Amino acid sequence: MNKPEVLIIDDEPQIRKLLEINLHAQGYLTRQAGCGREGLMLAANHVPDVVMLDLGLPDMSGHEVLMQLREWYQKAIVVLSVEKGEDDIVKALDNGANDYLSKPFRVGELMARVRSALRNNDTRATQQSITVGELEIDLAGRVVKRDGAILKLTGTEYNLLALLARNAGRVLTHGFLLKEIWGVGYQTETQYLRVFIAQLRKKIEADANHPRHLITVSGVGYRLE
Amino acid sequence: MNKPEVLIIDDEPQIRKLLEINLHAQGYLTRQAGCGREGLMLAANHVPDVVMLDLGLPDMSGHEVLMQLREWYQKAIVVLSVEKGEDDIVKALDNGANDYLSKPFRVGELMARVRSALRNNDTRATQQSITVGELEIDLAGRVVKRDGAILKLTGTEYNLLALLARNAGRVLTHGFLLKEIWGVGYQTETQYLRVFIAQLRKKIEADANHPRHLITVSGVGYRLE
DNA sequence: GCATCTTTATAAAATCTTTATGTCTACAGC
DNA sequence: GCTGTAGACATAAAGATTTTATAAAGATGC
Repeated sequence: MNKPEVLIIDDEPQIRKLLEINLHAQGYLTRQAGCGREGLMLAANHVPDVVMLDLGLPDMSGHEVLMQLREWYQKAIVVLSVEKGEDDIVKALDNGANDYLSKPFRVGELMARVRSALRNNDTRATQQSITVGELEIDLAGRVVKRDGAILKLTGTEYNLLALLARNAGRVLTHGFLLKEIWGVGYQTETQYLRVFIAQLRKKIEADANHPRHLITVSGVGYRLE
Repeated sequence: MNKPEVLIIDDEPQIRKLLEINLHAQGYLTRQAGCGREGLMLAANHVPDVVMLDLGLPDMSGHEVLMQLREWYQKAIVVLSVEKGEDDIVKALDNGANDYLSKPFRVGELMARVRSALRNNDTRATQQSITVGELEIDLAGRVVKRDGAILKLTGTEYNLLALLARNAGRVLTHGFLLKEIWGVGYQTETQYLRVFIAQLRKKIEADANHPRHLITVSGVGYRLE
């Protein structure tokens, strides 16, 4: 395996330096960002193996950075932050952080947690964009193009399409789709799905009456080809 | 999707009870063990989705339990322990724990860490598939291909084929097939089977009149070769 | 007010169940 | 050998039921 690449997003230069030294000692490569916007840009351009994210950034909320990153980034995110109470931890973890470590932290523990996060990383490569036939879904930019032209999708339509696209070729059950898009407790609202699938087909299929990409698997769910 | 199953290995009954109550509130199922040996046995028999492991066990070292578990267990292990210093944390994480939380812990944070651990389990999607002749059955994706082309199967057809494929080479009796697909109480409805076997043959066999894969064992059941 | 989401209504399609009929094999009796 | 019969199996197709597609009305939120 090549050297793992770590992106550090933290506004304190001395913390970045401390992390850099220790990560280099472990044989990792690092990139650094001092604010959220820069961090998101670097992540999109270089797709690191782990992101170490401080929640207290100058330009935008760390939770916001976390959520935007998780739209498309599937590898590990370790949040590293001055603790602002249990709610802050719970929020970060529920927004998709793989781990949360309070500042000040012990370097040895942090490095062990990074090793653990790397070990658990998904083997399948993180994709920034997915191409399905004439469709191109830019997960980082949250934009869908069909034959190069940008499609106008609502939030829910995009979420549904992106979820299906990330699992292209496999059937996703009604219950799973409903849970992921609308949340637990909506798993029986199959009609929601039907409505949005029909709307999506009108936008992405050449002939909505004979869908070639968004396939119904009756009694089970839907599949994107 | 079914309820996630959590195995709690801890020698303190009040901790087990506390965890049990909170995990049940989240909709999880729990099993409990008071010592390492019992925990390893339960894990092997039931393969939980997450293991919560205390390192201070009466019969054997928690690190020993962790290592033995990791020899075959691939899902999440959350270590929960009275902290004995940084080395203890590093050792647990490097031995394969996905997370380490010091006692006393905050319940909300712990639950968030369990949710995070479960979430990571899902993405590590096991790409399990079975190949039978020119047929390829993708169990995770619920898709069947014949010579690369996706077959259109109804829910029941797929269930029946997948069941036969998981037991390829073995004869499955009428009663067993009926019980597994339609449920107890349908074990005498042999005609259902005949209808669906005929439909499957039309789809998966080159010559449905001379089946080479889906074999009738007269008076007993069917077998997939 | 506009875009979006939720809910309702209804038609269409797909699937499952049941019935009917035909085929094959084994075997007994002539 | 030939024929008849019974039991298990295969297949098509009709009927019943469930599931899906779609439009459109109502509700919600910015």
